[in-house]
Amino acid sequence: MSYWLLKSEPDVYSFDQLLAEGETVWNGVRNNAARLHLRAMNVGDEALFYHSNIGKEAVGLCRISREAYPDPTDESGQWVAVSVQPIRKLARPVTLAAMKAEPALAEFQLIRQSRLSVVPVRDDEWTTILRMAG
DNA sequence: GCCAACGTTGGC
DNA sequence: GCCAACGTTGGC
Repeated sequence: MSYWLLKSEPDVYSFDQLLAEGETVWNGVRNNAARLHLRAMNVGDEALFYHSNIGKEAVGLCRISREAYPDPTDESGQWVAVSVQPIRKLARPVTLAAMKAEPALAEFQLIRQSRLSVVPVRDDEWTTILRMAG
């Protein structure tokens, strides 16, 4: 099983909306590195739901419920989407500032490459972040 | 194939 | 609102 982090601007789509809906299509990714990550996802993989721009914190956990398929919002057929379901909110959100201050996350790609919207999370990084979330 | 110009993302 | 990082486009 692999771990990931998915970014969303909460005024566009928030974790609360995902909790309310039960499942969503993670579409609109138009970056090649992010596409490779989407393609590498398996059903059952877990992901942190991160609020970018507003909040700048990981707020919840979700699960990949359907592996990569053609993005319904992409007419060219080149881009892919996955489906995700919520698992639970984090007891305490983990802010970007807190992650930057954590030595164990020095190599975390969220920090290293801030523009990437789909980020792989190593096992040890996952453990660290969940511990920070209480 | 190189590189300047430009657009987008996202933190500050 | 600004800027850094990065990706893409297009002229040569």
